[in-house]
Amino acid sequence: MSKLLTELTPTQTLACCSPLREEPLASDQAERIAPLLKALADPVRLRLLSLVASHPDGEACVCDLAGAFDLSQPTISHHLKVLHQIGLLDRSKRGIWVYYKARSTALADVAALIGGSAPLPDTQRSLTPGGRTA
Amino acid sequence: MSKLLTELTPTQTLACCSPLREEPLASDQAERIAPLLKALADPVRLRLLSLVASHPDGEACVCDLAGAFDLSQPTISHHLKVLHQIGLLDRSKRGIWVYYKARSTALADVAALIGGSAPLPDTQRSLTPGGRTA
DNA sequence: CGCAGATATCGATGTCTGTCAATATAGATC
DNA sequence: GATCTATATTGACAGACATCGATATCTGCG
Repeated sequence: MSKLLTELTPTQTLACCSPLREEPLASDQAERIAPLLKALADPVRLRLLSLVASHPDGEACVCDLAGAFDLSQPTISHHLKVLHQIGLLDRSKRGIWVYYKARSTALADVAALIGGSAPLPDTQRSLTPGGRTA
Repeated sequence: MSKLLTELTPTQTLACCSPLREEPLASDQAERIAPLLKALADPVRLRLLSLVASHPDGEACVCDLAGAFDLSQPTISHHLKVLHQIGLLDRSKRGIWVYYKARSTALADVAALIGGSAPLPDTQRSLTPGGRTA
């Protein structure tokens, strides 16, 4: 997990980009955003995300998710990891169970980038990577 | 709107789906939408789409696009084909040149699916994982 | 401690995808 | 028709990815 702090994560990059149709996307921005869309671009992960996000509190236990698929448990675990690592799902362990929670900010930012409706006001946008300036 | 799912293209499927966090995405819907996101989930295609969409009239000639990349002409042609076939770009040939035009409805539908139209719920707006209150 | 259940990691495998060089097609011009 | 330019298609190949079975890790319980 040794990542340079000076680099923006995919979700952080999103927050600072203009919508696709407003101005040409810079090369490095595209490189950072594409993995986020790639994480979304799988039918299983789309359903997982939707299942989690449409749960009460936007949160669901893995044990509730796995049953909805005809896939092995490691495969579900793998997909959840992908969504978590890219910043689309938060993970919290309580007792035996693991709960994933949809990060609606990230989803809203993706939508804003693609559709350009810009639902987030500027004050809500955090550009500071990891170490912040108080 | 009440066509059979088996007859819908990816972009048509989009138009009839609830946002991800409203209700669980059906399996067949996910299977149809994923390819669309997959088409978007490439840095080169993101930039191509952005370049086209941000052009005047949302339209651009291939000859204007290719120069922006350090890639071979067949590769650019391939990516444009992917975007066209999935329904994100319209194609028209005029004389020697080929123009691609962004289909903004398709992009808007993708955005609606991902972000939904509802406002962001409550507290979950901070991008920084660490600090916060308490 | 030892067991059982929930979830994650590992290693292997078959499939998909981005890229290129070579070539083909189409339109314009001579 | 010959030729030049713009774009598309083909075939090949390396790397990425989804999936699985086996196994490891973690946690609560008796």
